[in-house]
Amino acid sequence: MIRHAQYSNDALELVARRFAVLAEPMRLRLIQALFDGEKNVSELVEATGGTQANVSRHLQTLTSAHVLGRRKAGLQVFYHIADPTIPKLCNLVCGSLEKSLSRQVASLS
Amino acid sequence: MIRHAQYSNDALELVARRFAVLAEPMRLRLIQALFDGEKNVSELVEATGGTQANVSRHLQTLTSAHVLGRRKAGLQVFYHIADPTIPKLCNLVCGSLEKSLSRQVASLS
DNA sequence: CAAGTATATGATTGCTTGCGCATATACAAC
DNA sequence: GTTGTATATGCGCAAGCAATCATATACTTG
Repeated sequence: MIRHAQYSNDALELVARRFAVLAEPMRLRLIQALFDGEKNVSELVEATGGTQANVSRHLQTLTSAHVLGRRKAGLQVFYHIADPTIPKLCNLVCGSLEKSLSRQVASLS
Repeated sequence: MIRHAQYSNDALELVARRFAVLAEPMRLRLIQALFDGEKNVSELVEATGGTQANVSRHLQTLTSAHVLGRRKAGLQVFYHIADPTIPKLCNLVCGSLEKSLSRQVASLS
């Protein structure tokens, strides 16, 4: 598209909140741990090295933002990545950062 | 790729900071105002409706994150989008939000 | 029912950050 | 030099949020 869409303040607020959800290392660790399939909370606690309470809180944040989905099975709750754009977003940012960093390294010589 | 890359804590910290830069409505307004080409600070103040001081601060944040670039011309400073992945990121998020919202609307009936 | 396990949540604390005001810097014109 | 304009920045305040501790809820087993 040539002409870019203009978003309202409310829309930009939503976009900002979306980015804010992804702006915490612990939440990115959780997302990363779920790249290869669903895990329950205990597995995520072990994979990320966080406390159970903290992991649970971040999972709630991610779930209410529709980034993750929940599945209860008895005592356990399994989480999975519900939004397919999440991996794409992470890859875009990682690629951009790698480029930026390699430029900085190259500029040292 | 089948196997996903595992990022270190430091790398995830960088990714998180990247997302955090995009997690403010005013900064998104500035980025949006620059979609169709560079503008100086005064033009950005008018386009976003913010104060000069606040706009200047956010421009500094965006510039030091290498999201925007600066060009001085006499008294004025012109800013432009320096990272080509930024529009892609915004489009991805906006598309995802539109889908999510339309599902919520549909679930009301 | 009681006991045990998995997960969620209330309350508190400390840190970060966006905003507004005033002022400082940088540059141009005269 | 002085004055005026464009942009940046130091400071203080208030709001938001992540981390921790303790406790609560939900479910299973016996």
